[in-house]
Amino acid sequence: MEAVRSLGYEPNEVARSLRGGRTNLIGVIFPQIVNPYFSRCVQQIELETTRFGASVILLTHQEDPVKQSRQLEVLRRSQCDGVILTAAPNSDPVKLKRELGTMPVVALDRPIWDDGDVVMLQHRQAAREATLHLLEHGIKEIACATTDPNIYSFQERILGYEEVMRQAGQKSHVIVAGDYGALQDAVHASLLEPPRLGGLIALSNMATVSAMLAIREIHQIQPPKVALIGFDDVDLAILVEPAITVMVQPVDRMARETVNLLFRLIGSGRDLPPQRIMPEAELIRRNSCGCL
Amino acid sequence: MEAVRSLGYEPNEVARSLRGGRTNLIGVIFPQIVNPYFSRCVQQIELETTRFGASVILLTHQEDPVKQSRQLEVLRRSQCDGVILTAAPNSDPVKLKRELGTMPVVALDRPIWDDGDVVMLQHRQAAREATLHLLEHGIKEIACATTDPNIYSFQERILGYEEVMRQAGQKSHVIVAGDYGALQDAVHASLLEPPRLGGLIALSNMATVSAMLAIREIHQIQPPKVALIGFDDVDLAILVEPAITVMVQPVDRMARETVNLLFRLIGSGRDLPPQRIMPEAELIRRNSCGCL
DNA sequence: TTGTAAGCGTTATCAG
DNA sequence: CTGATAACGCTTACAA
Repeated sequence: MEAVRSLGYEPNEVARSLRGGRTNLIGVIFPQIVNPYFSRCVQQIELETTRFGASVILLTHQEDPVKQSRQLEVLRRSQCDGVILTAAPNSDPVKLKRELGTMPVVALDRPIWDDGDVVMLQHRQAAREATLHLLEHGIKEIACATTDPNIYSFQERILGYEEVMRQAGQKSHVIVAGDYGALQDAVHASLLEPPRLGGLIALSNMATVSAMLAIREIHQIQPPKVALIGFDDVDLAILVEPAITVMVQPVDRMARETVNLLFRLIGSGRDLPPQRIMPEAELIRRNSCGCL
Repeated sequence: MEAVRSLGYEPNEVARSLRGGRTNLIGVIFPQIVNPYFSRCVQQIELETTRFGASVILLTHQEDPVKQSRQLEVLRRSQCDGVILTAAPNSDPVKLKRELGTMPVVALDRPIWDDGDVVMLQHRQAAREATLHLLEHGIKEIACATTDPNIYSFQERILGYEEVMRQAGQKSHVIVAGDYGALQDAVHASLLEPPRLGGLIALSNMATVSAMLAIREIHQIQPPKVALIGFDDVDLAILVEPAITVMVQPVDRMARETVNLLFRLIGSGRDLPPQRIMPEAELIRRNSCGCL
């Protein structure tokens, strides 16, 4: 130990990994990280991973399954100990399973295959709750807005919304558009068409911003307010006027649980029964729904 | 090659790294990533790194130099090919140089030592420009607000602000508070004390939010408006009323240049003359400064 | 207790 | 041009 100190020796983790068959690296594949929902996930994953003496290799697939495939190959070849994956839409579960090889995986926010380990919100229930809340405000004509309807979480939320609307004997109206700006325009258009919408549920933080902007534009033409409930709290929710009512996910807790679950799999030879950790969203009542 | 395909052989990167002395891993150490400025940086770094066939190990030190030291140790032992570092405040340059060992490094947003490679905004000039802009609006009593004054970029911005104020024969007033909420309170208090402030420069995106909130509170008591210029554009800047005038950095370009510079160092045995890439900020004129 | 040897999967080198 | 061999730095197992 004295020699270690005096010579400044440091173990070579690469050689250790080759010999020991363990790299202490986990791969984290996300759609992107600029979205505050994802960056918070990544932040918590990084903090929690450190507690296991491991490091994070961060990759983003930009919702592209082809890129995702290449990235899984990188992780396989790097002998990653495990993977946290928020899969791209239209991923083939069978192909994914093959591409993961022997690496244990935990899905986050979106499931990968039916009986896999996953940590995600009760998306459908969250949308149900949001829709119900607007109905309870006496609003009947409610639309929901989302960017990419190929994404599991949004699909589920749409289903939850439609379900409640059906039960209430109301017609559903799903507004879909590829990106940020297009969604704003689409919402704008819907607000001008009959039936005159009284409420809007934005199914993601991106959609919430678009919806906010569209409502604001319209508001200068048609004074009667449109109630809004957003998804995924963002800083701006309390900054805008009116403050936005949102369904929030316990993001930090979910991210940490994901890491813990993954390391349990890594430790225990992966013969554990699959876990599905599905917390509920919380409705944060602010002004935009008409509560305050 | 036929055997490769039929047996499903895949090269083991760990063995390759051990043999070849190159891991195709770069370490990225940031203060955090929840801040949209940093998450955008990380996103671009990830995308650009892929183009060099390498991957990113992401670490965050939370502005703690002790954590940063541990993380550099991790990177050294992992035989990382290079490091991108936004150093924690109060980092000892000599110690840092030692801790980097043989790994080439490029500093981002904050320099590490005097003659090192660095990509960062012309912080001081940006603050000068913001201050000058408010003065040109005829505003004389201008304060600036920041969270952590130990951080290089904020220090520089304060200096730029003070410089212009001095030249204009005005007294400087720097509002400092540890965090988000405390800063909001501090700004709030300053707005109520004499001299009656006419303008405020928030030196970061966090500070911008705090300042916005404080101004809004005050505005209900003291109608005369306070002009605001923020730093680092955020989505919310256009969403709030009034839309916030900001100094924006060419974040994406800076992040990409950082990666390119690093791989030039990695490729060329590190005998290149140190580069300092220092772009200027751009003033985006919106409502909050009184322009529109 | 201390020391030696084998092997992890590559790649570069050197003989055949 | 093909094929065997050594070395990268570590850990583990076994021998002295």
